[in-house]
Amino acid sequence: MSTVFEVVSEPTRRHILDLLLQQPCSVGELVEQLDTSQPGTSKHLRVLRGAGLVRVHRDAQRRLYELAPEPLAEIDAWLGPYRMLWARRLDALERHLDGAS
Amino acid sequence: MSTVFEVVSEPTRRHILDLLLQQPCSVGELVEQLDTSQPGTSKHLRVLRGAGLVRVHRDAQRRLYELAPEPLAEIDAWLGPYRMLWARRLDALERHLDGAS
DNA sequence: GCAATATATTCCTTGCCAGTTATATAACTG
DNA sequence: CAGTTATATAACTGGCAAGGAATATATTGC
Repeated sequence: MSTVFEVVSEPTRRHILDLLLQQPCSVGELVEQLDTSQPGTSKHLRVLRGAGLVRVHRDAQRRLYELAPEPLAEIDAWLGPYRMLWARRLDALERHLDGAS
Repeated sequence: MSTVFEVVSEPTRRHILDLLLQQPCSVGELVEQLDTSQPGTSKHLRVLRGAGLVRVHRDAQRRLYELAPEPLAEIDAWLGPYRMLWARRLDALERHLDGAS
């Protein structure tokens, strides 16, 4: 679970990130939308924090989690070479134009 | 292990895909470069095939595996909204130009 | 059909991860 | 300070996935 790939392979964790995409949230707000228990949510948040994907700060008793998307760049970088390939396949036209570029 | 996210979260499987990025390979050729056993490699290939990430065809006793990158588009699509965010953070200049775009 | 090569599959074991329950910690309210 | 709310942590459990060893399947060439 040390790599960002493993961290985001978990559906609930992706869901958490998707929610934080809208706005920072407290743990309670996340639990409401996630149908996971509060401890379960806290543990996922811990993993996300360990990967640098979220950042926390206190707000009274609550803790507000906000998105820190930078580590996702590693996935994006890995995808790079493949992205060209599937684009080439999906766009049949490009094959015809291949010599003209 | 049903989602493409889970499938590519495994480092050896990503390595296999990276190798197939260069050219189609037989199982034996992959085993040489992977420091994994032959059965282990075959099992990873099975998972990759299940996810539609590789395609096989026979060549005598060998089986040639080739890349089928299309399912990776799902990951790319999920990354979409985040990509904008980290680009915005990494490029401080854009903040200044934000009003001018 | 037989030996050899290449690959897949099965069985077994081990370790890890997610979920649950219960409890601890911390901060605010009165 | 006592009670309440919010979150984290610990201990336990179940399941699943990866790895290894042995074996099965399939194809080739003789």
